[in-house]
Amino acid sequence: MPGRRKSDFSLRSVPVAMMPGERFAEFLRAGGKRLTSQRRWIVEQVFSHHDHFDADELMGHLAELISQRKLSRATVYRTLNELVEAGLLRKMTLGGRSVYEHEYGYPSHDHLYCQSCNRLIEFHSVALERLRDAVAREHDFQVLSHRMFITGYCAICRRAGGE
Amino acid sequence: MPGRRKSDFSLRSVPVAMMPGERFAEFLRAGGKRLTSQRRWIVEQVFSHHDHFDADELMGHLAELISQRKLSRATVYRTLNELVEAGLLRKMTLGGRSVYEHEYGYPSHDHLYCQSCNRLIEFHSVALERLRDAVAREHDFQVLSHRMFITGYCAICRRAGGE
DNA sequence: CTACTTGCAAATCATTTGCAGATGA
DNA sequence: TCATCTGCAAATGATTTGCAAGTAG
Repeated sequence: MPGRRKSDFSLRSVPVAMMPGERFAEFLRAGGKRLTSQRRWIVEQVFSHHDHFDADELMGHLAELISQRKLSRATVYRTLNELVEAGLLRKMTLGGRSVYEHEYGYPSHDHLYCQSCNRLIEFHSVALERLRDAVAREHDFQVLSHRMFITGYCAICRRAGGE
Repeated sequence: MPGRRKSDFSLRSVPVAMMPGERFAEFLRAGGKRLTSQRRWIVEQVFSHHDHFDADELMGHLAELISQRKLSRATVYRTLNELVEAGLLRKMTLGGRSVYEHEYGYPSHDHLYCQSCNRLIEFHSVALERLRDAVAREHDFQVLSHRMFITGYCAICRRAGGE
């Protein structure tokens, strides 16, 4: 049963019917938008590995194309927004800048943020989701999504001493 | 917010040794900073009632002083930062802008955010804190703080139909 | 063809900062 | 006194947008 809706939080891994690139192409087609090489380069880079990144880091990986003037800063920002609209990326704000991560094809999760090394560590907790729903029920609140963010020091930095 | 369980109710107010104003004066003194009338006006306005606000809303309340040029935009921003440093206010980011709320003299809590009316509803859950600590322990992570943010539709907007 | 896209540069927007005059301790 | 403030205006920095030229369908 492919093609799950994005409000499904219950699975450790999410089966997907299409690769991110196809899925994006579909999104564009549906909106009368075009599949350009710029958009293709960006999607390819973004989904080449799973981690958190901001616009600048992404542009760092695309530096070649940018310096050749085949891709511009503006287009990167525009495409990032489209990827979020398309449900392929999730955007969060961390220290003033926007940070993105894969949303499509990955299970939902929350984060531990190490204040020392700035690492984001993912975790998933069914109990947290249950708790969220219980709180929402108590307030007659209809949940669309949630975000749990725990700040502190990660195992590595703790061992590295101090702080 | 009446009508809650005892366990929650007992945490609704936190006894403090000083009023926010005194506490801020203390903070300033300790840092060799001065208690000016501008800082006094801002603290007084900020703690005159408990709610969430951003820099612009605050300046709306201080419009009189600002138009008389006894207080400037820059000073409001500078003082807001000092209040956060002093531990009197907590800052969060919501839709690109900074939103503040009382931290001193107020129990810790998390938020339900209504996407329709933009209201922030506070809640406190001991179970959430326990869960947070359990997750952290599992990752050998030292917790400093956390933030849980649930997005959706509040009771009022749900009743009012649709979006 | 031609409507959607792009690169470029200029524009935003909230927030910050440099400076010279003002002021609290 | 005099180091710390303040208002002002200009500077930031990330992100967005207007526009004329480029290009997918």
